[in-house]
Amino acid sequence: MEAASEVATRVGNSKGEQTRDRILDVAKTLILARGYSGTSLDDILKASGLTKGAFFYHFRSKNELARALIGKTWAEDHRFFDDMARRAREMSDDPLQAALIFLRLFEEELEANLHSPFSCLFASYLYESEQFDGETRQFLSDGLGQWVSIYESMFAPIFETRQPRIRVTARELAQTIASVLEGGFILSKAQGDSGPSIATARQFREHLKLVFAD
Amino acid sequence: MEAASEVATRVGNSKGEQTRDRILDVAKTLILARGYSGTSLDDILKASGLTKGAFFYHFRSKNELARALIGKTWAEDHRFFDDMARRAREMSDDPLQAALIFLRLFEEELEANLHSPFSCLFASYLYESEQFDGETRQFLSDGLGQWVSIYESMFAPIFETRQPRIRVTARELAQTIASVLEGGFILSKAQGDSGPSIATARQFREHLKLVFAD
DNA sequence: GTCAACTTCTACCATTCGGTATGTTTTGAT
DNA sequence: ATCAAAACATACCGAATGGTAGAAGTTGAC
Repeated sequence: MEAASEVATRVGNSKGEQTRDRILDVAKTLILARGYSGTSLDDILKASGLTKGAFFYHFRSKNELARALIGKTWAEDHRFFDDMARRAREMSDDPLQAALIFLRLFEEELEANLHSPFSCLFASYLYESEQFDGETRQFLSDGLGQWVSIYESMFAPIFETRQPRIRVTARELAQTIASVLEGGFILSKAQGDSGPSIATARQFREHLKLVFAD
Repeated sequence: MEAASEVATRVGNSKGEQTRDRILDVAKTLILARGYSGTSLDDILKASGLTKGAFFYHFRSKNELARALIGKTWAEDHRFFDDMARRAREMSDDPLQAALIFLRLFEEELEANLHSPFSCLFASYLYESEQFDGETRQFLSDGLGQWVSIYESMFAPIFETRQPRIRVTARELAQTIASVLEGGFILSKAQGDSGPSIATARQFREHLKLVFAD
């Protein structure tokens, strides 16, 4: 509410779009703490100070909210990733160094957001995937798959100039960093502390160094 | 039902205990696919061919079912782990080799259970933790924490005879393997394939080798 | 066979759920 | 100022939810 007015969002910043975003934001917070099925519409509306009329004006059903939310989250995370990857590439032309810098930037973000929920909406959805329609379920598979592919395209160039000390592919490295981050969130959630997320991310960075050490 | 009669369970194999276990088993399967809130009592009873009367005779509430289920799961997983760790230690006196063998045994289990759900009930609960009472929530924190400690005690002896090539503690290694497994489950769930779980587990084993390579 | 404890079923309840119908307010272009 | 579209509120609905009460069936010891 306070910062939203300053930001010149691309398309449509009308009153309606604002409350739609508000619903999505509130829903995300609640869902990450209570799960999708565990979050009722009344919960969302009570937390956002709205009513049923407002909700069903912006969303056809609760399931459509779920779809919109995972889509928005994916887009946001993607922008976040692209920005960091770009910054990393600007700092070094060497693919290995760029990847290491990227990982370091990621750690810094984890360290900065000490109070964040440390959650992944994809993981949240996947652990109750039968709640969603086919379209959303497909998006879950594709979305995480694309994440792995994105990491893969970050690691692949390294193999052109160096050879790993162990038998490993760029895709396997990509799967591992994705797993490490997902798992780190879970450990941090359990412990109520960002420590595990940071420690495991750093651990993977060291792993990457070891794999491609001279 | 078929195998249960052969197994001489420790305490109480009366009719009541059997249906209680049945409820727990059915509930676990459903919860891992639909989430806790997304699984109604009627779902569980329909799938197990029982009725409300039977359920509330064995459990005081749905929340108590959740508590009993996570407790039972923890005990089962713990036995599973202990058995594999013991087998690994029998194969080698060297702590590093024993750990590597353990990890390999784990991979073999993943490869064998190609059709299993690849899920962790702890992770499932944690992504809707607000649904549970304080006692269960505490168990979630402690349970995962203990897992990390168990892995830590497996890695700690390695440090007595070798020194790592990177700056890392036994606890950090423990957190990393826990994260890798948790994250691997999520990737496998998304992809509907055990591949990621296996690949990332193998990756950690290679990591351990690299860290303590001569 | 009897009886008491154990185990399960049936019928019901209050509340909450997602969703609808319709009314009221707000907005912005003219 | 006017008016239509956009945005939101109110009141309600049928179904599903977790849970309760008490009857009915089962079991095994005596």
